[in-house]
Amino acid sequence: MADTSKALRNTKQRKYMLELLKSTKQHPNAFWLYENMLGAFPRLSLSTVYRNLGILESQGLVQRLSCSGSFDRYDADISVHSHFYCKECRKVYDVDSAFEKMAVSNIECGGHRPESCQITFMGTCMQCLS
Amino acid sequence: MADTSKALRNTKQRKYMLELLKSTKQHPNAFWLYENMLGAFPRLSLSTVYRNLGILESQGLVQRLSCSGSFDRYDADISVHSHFYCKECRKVYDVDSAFEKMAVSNIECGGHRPESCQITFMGTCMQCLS
DNA sequence: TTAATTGCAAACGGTTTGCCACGTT
DNA sequence: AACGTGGCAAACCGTTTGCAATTAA
Repeated sequence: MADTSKALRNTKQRKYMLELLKSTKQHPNAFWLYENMLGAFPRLSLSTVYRNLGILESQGLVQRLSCSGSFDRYDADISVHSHFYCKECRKVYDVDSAFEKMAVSNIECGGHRPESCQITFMGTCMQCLS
Repeated sequence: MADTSKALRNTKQRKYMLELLKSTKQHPNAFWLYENMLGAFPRLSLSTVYRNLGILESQGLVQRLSCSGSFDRYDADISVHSHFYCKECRKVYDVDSAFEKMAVSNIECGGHRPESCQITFMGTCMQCLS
């Protein structure tokens, strides 16, 4: 998707986006980013957000989480960790269990060569339980 | 999505779909199912496929796999197992590692209540390696 | 200067929905 | 007969793309 032969420029928009992503513990989607950048960039367009998300992802600065059925979410925390998806409120939480380390270091993958691993728990979150 | 108060009927189309899903080791998307049912149901429409996938999913007979960026895939193997997603050929493979059993039985999930768990490895598959 | 990037608008593609006829129970 | 379901077409919505103007290097 991103052409690595290009000399990337450090755009205000892209810089701002990455900071925004790093500053939140949420796992925003493209539209959330768009809305939260409008203050700083009143003429911002959604396509810019999408294009920059693609660039950041291909640079490995951002992780794309595909949440079943709906829109993708993005996470600037690129450390190895799992996610918990609440089917009630649709929020995504970080989960730090012991499995993902084992899973990622696992090379017993039926002969395939894994590069990364996403562990997603699904259920009801703490907040929705009460 | 599916109304559980309804008395579901056993339609030819739905029965056939489930058999088709069970008969393949692939992880088909809606369109694959559509194409492979056209022989038996020449007037079949895509929306029927989608509606029945929703019903089967809510009955727990089928698992929905969300593959980043593109379309969803479905799996009639509802046993606990992981998936390997090849970024080259975009195929999805079943992987039977030891982790998922541990992961699903894990209740140390930051206070949330997990009901299921999807482990997805991403990388290059055996076939594309050679 | 020049090539990457932006904003805009239109296209795209997978999925959902409204409607009415059909077929299972 | 009653009502869940199918087919059809249009709507939906998140995402991508073409293009001319802008801007970082």
